[in-house]
Amino acid sequence: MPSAHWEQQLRLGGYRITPQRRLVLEAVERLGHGSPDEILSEVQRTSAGVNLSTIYRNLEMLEEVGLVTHSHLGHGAPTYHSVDDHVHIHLVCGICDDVSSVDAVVAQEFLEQLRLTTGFVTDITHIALQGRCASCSAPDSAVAVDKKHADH
Amino acid sequence: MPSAHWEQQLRLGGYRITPQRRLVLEAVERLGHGSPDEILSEVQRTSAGVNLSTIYRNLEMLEEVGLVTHSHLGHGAPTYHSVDDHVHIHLVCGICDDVSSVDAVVAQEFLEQLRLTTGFVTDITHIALQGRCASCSAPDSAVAVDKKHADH
DNA sequence: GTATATGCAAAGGGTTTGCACGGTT
DNA sequence: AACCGTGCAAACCCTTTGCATATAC
Repeated sequence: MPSAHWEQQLRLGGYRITPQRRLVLEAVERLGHGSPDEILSEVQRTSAGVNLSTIYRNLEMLEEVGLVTHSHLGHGAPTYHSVDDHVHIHLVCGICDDVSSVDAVVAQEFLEQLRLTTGFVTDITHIALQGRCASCSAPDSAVAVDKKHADH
Repeated sequence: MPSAHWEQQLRLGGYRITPQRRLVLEAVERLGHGSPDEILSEVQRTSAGVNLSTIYRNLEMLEEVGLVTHSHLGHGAPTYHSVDDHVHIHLVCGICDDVSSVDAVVAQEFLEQLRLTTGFVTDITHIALQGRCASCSAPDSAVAVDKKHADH
């Protein structure tokens, strides 16, 4: 069930309340993280007729009214999450493709410093760092290779 | 002219020396930052016959042997740069689309802290932060709107 | 009733791949 | 001479768009 006042937020933005919009919002909240495609699948579990383009249009709209955000986790599709989640930054492992989250406060001091020196105001909800997760940076982790395709 | 030992680095990786590879490397170094497409244009200024797929294949290869890196600056195409550039992180303005760079040392302490608490080893060369640049976060900057398309 | 949302299908970027030819070793 | 790299064209994934129909208001 979407956060309490979602309908109001849509109306304030001049948008209508539709079943699809409710479904997209629910899917995002249920998934935690999800690409447009994954969100479609989630939505279709209960409503098979919904179209991918509707997902895209509504994610864009929901982001505009402030109910979801997205960040780019690397090559592929972006990831959407609902705004009432704890604000977090993404850690994307380049070896095993794992994505983990850490509370954004760990970056706060750094970003404040950055703002003072450069004037750049970072959108903390968009941060994704590439690197190697704990298991994959361990001296010789067999896990690393297994989790992904062994080639490459 | 590519960094001194590039030919060696290719050979060590089991790759051959070709004119195209030299051209791609030169283009990346000349451009500083560039998407595959921009790199193609740069290459074609001197060699019109080179194909986009060759650019992709060679960027991937050059990255594998450690001569270039790339980072994702948002929605579109990734950006490549040569590794002997100063290591820097990208600041991408979501309003005016400007991309600026700051020396990566500003993030070092933060990333070290992150490593200690989570075990995640960040690839510092891949960092791109989304946000608002100095001019666009100024109270009411007219610049911001002008630099981009006014719609949206 | 009117304007907005939706579904569908086609088009659009960016990237990858299969294949025959040409170049490097 | 053998194999790798290239150009070309087709295929692919993700996203956007045009249009007629359906729906919220």
